[in-house]
Amino acid sequence: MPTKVRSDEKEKSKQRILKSATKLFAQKGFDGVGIREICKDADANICMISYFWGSKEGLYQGILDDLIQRQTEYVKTFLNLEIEPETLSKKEQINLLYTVLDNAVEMLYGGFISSDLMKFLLQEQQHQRIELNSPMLVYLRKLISTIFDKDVCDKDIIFKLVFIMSQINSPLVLPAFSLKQLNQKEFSEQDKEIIKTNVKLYLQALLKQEGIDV
Amino acid sequence: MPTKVRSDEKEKSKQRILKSATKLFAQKGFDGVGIREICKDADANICMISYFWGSKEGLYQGILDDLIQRQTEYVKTFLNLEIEPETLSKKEQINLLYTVLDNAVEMLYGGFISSDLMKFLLQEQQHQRIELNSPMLVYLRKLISTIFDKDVCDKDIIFKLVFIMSQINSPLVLPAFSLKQLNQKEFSEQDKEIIKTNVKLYLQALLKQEGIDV
DNA sequence: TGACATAAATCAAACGATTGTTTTATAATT
DNA sequence: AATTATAAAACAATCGTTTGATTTATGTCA
Repeated sequence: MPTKVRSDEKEKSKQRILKSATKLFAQKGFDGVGIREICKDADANICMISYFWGSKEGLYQGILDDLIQRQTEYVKTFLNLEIEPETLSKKEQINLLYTVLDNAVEMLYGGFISSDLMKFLLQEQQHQRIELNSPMLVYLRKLISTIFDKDVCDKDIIFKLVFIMSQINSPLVLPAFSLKQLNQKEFSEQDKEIIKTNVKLYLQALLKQEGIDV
Repeated sequence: MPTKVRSDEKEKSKQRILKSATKLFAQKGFDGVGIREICKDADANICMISYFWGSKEGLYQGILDDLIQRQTEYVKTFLNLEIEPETLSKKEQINLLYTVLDNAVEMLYGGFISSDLMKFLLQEQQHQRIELNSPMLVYLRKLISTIFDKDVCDKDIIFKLVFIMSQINSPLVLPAFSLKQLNQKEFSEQDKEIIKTNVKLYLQALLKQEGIDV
């Protein structure tokens, strides 16, 4: 049976490794960091990765699992994705869309999911090692297709989803254009508001173009 | 003195390696591909990389040099970045902005620069191994700051630049949301038009918000 | 309570495989 | 014959992983 004090220490060092790994993976990519560097940063022995997760690939999965859990938790707390968009009025649908997107910004920039974690995830998605089909994204797609009265697989809907999500992700994905240029280490409350306002501006333009009242 | 026939063969195999390397770097990242894999794909011996570029890092620079050259060439042919935005009327400034952005789309999706190359570049920029300060981007920033009558280092200008560029890049950077979902291998003429139209829609919304006439 | 046994957590060292690079030898063109 | 392009093999360094030994906290029995 595991002891109490040592078990706490174990958990702490496990979290330290997760944190260091996420940071370094985000900075240099999965293949760009060795486990020695990770463990040095986390002040742990290299064997701990095998001990905890079996392998470096396992650590990778561990990080992903952590993200999925956090996101699920966030959605459960702040959103209700059970609502069928079709049962709402157009105005309600649009307000719901604003709410979901506001929450997406909050999730990414509000500290609920670390920037490192999100950067890592978007990177990995680009390498097609993983597929990003989070419940929130799936719901967004359905919601947008309902509002614009088109099929979810319609080219227009997919592009709209890409354009909208890119506006939310881009300050995170293109740090050379944003954080670095802004001479900041992280995003502020003010930055969050800029992103939220911008998404709304873009959405309103979209709606107006399609002749949908707001 | 170098012979003629063999020299041609040499150049061909050099180009084959560049092409394979670009493709694989874009797919798996710089550290995710070994030179053996690259040379196998390019049907060349591994020593050729040292022979041509000195090292794997040198090959990387070779690819970057290739990009810079292509972009410079494109800009020279299709754009005139010598025009001082301040000397133009507001309407001319805005039309110029549309032209530059249309050309950016054309450059990225029109085959002038391969998608692989651009994906690789955006990736590397994220890893902060390189800085993306192309003449076109620098000019865009100046143009936007002139139109919105703000300093180029203003937070608003930087965010606007990020939001605009992300709309152009995003279908390339988030393939899981676009190409794959569209069941396409590459982007069509129609896709280009969608992207161009979308950028214009967004810009018009931006201008209207700031009370600038169009 | 104090000595011992047990199991878990951590360490340093070494493993074979793979990395980028270099060397040496061969083939081909002028 | 001379030079250049290609091939195969070997190089040291680093990779992720495993091993065996050591430290540490807890439970048990005298």
